[in-house]
Amino acid sequence: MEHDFYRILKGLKLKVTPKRIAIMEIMAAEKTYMSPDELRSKLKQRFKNIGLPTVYRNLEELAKEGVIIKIIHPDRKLYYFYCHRKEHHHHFVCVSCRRVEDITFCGMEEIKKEVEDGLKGHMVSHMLQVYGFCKNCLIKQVVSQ
Amino acid sequence: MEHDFYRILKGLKLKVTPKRIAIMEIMAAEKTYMSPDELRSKLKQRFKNIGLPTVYRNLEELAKEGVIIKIIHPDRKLYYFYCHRKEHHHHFVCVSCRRVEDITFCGMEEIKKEVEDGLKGHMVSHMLQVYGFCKNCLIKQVVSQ
DNA sequence: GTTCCTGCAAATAATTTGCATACCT
DNA sequence: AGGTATGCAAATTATTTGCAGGAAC
Repeated sequence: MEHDFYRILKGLKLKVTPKRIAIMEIMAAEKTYMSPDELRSKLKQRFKNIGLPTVYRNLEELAKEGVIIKIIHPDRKLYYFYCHRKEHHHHFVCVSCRRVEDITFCGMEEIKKEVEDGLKGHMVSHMLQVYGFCKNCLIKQVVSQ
Repeated sequence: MEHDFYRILKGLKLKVTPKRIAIMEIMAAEKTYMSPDELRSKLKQRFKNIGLPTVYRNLEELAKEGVIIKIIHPDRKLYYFYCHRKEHHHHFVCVSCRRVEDITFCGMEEIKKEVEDGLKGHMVSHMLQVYGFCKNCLIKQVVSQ
């Protein structure tokens, strides 16, 4: 497992430091997206002095390389999520616990057609995020009533 | 036209001030989304002293009432856009000139099915934005080559 | 040895807030 | 009159940057 992260970093020509490995470990184990500050809290359990800039810089680096993704959140703060699935897909985000799950369907062919045939433009990319309550939070809601 | 804005503000129980009318006029005439600061620049042509907080407060108020929409942009700054179409739809945003055009197709029924049947969750909302080059910017690209 | 990484302190910049005054109704 | 809107100055806060020392290669 750790060996994987080692190889990923090598492949990206990034130096293999204990903090980078830890960041990838924590991110990969997490099912919810995280803010840099939350990640730092978790890292502090292993490294007493870890600076917030280090966390920001590493997350950004990993996101640039496509190892993790940057979440666009309505509160306009930075959040990141380690994405195991490599094929094109989208995310369902639980508005209660922030758990992220994959959505495989993507109706973008139709939309691309609308843009290129209808608007005579050229579609380059798209961003889709779906919000709601995950299975667990639905159960909790029912139980607490 | 100005009468429309007057009635909209009345309907929202907001006071009708010259600046509010001007903000709505400028927003409605604009085909591209705008930052509070850009809007202020335009407003300065009519009002020599107009504070940025006023612009922020008014845009937020109008967005809360659904008169304009807040754009979620990857740069995490605030942008707003006056939306003429009231039915559910999405936006195609030109990455070159920021012109916004409507997209009517929305494959969300399928995604809702995937969330509710597959993930056993409950879908509440979704956010879709499509990026690319609009017709005009495509032409400019060809011409300038 | 050289280059990249990290921590600290300080800078940045968009957005928000407090408050006194001015304006709508 | 009474409440809301506005301008100004100041506060807030997430994020970024500079730089000196430390770690990886």
